[in-house]
Amino acid sequence: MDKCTARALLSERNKKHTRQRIIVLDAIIARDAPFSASDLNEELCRDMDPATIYRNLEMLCDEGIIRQVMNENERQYYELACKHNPEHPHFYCSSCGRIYCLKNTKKFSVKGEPGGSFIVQQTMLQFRGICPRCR
Amino acid sequence: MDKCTARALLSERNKKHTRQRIIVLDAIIARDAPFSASDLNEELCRDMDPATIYRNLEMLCDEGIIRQVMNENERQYYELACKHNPEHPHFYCSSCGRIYCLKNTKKFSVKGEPGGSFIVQQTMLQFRGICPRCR
DNA sequence: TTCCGGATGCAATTAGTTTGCAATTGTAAT
DNA sequence: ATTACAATTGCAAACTAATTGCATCCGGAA
Repeated sequence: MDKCTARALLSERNKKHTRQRIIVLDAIIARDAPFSASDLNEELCRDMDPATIYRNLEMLCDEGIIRQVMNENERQYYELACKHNPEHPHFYCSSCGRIYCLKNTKKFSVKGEPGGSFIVQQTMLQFRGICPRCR
Repeated sequence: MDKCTARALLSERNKKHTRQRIIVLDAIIARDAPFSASDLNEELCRDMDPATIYRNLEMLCDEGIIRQVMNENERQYYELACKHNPEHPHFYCSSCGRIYCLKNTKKFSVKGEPGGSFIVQQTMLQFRGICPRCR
């Protein structure tokens, strides 16, 4: 149950350990909910240039250290994609904008069920991959 | 199996039948795959101002005439949300960018299965609605 | 035909992101 | 340590898709 560290994640991919990268990754590891580029930008703009944040975010995605989880509010949201955080469904509240990770779906109820916690208005199932024409 | 018409969809919501709206809705009804705002803009920019297209797209979404189906490529994709087009999963090809509607999932196979047509690399299940704190 | 509120076009603006480039920095080889 | 080089960064400029304000226009009810 060892936690992933910024340095370990970078070493595994042979990526340079720059001051900025460690800060970005530490900030991501510390979060417990999906975040957008501008969330991160807001948090870290005193420590580095926006361009550095965006460039590192792209690199982390390309390397599979983070993954894109959903897009709401015209923002792309990301989360850490390490072995301790397998893929799972998400819930976006269209009232407050909070995003919830549904890691244990047994405890979530759906619309209409008595005692249901989340009111589900829209369900989206989608896939990414390679289509027959491109294979 | 009567097809939805632009005029009928607008009348049901007591929305004015302007020349621009009819053009926008006809273009949407004619499409057989999800489209983005810029797809529509590209197609219709000779007929009306971009602002009009974006404003109508927002209205159509608010009225439930179209729905947001996925976001890829930094673009929000929409589709007609009438009674002849119930919600269904989608497939995004990360190679060519095509979006497929999976209306009959029986005929789609998954990764690793012999004869499978689509290679699924990522599966995303997400919900929109109201969370417990906002109820 | 008149009238009114909603819809449109135009032009300007915004905000979030991206790019080019010179300076800096991490890392491996010397 | 020192050197060397490619990767990374900061800065400033540019980009671009989308949005806004406002004056004008138009659909539809009376």
